[in-house]
Amino acid sequence: MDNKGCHIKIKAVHDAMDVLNGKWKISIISSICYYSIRRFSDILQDVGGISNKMLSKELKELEMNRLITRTVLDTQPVTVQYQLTEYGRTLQTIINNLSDWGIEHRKVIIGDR
Amino acid sequence: MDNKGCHIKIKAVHDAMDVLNGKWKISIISSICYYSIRRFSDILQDVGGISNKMLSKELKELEMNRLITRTVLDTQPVTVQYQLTEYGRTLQTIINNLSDWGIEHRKVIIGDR
DNA sequence: CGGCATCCTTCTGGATACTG
DNA sequence: CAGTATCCAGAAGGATGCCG
Repeated sequence: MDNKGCHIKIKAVHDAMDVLNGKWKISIISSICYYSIRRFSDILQDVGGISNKMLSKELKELEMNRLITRTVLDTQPVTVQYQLTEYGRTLQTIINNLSDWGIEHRKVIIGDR
Repeated sequence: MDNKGCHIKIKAVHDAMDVLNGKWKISIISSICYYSIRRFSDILQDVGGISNKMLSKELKELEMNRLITRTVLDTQPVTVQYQLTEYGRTLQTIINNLSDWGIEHRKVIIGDR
């Protein structure tokens, strides 16, 4: 690949990571992605270790970037559902790749010991 | 997908992100990935905004995770080259996907304005 | 050139309590 | 249930200088 092509691609990766930054964002997306529709407290469970404050903040950012939608159901008490937008679903390939890689990576780590 | 399958995949994504955490790690990998072989100061340029302290630290972590190798050439002054290991190259698919997504994402952002 | 050491500021994010 | 508010410790990370 020529020099210019490299830089364009590196920049593109950087652009992608701008949206997906943060310790938890990709895990959150994968939770919503795999369940298709997911509630706040469920995501809190799925993504082990995250605090409600952080989850709230990161969900808000994902919503602002139009990767997910937030739906409030008029129940008592309130229920809130999160789903990927059509745009958010364009991330599915990446999520699947990461998941596959994570599974292999775990084998490597265990094999190391 | 059943409940258990979801959790395994979400966990796997989390495992992958454990290695790829940090604001810069994926950009650094993509720089080395696209150039095949790359020097410290070059990566510093490729990844806009990173400080040498951070780059040094993150490279060390990537090396510890056996994703890259560090080679010191006996020149004056010293030259150091970084390359992906065979294992690191298993990330190429993900990098390419992120790059493609980043290019599309940029179009979306620009289209928004 | 490729770092490491130091200082210092900003940001991250946990714990806890509270609200509609 | 799904957050918000506050407090606060610790980590992240920039700037600068030094070194082989």
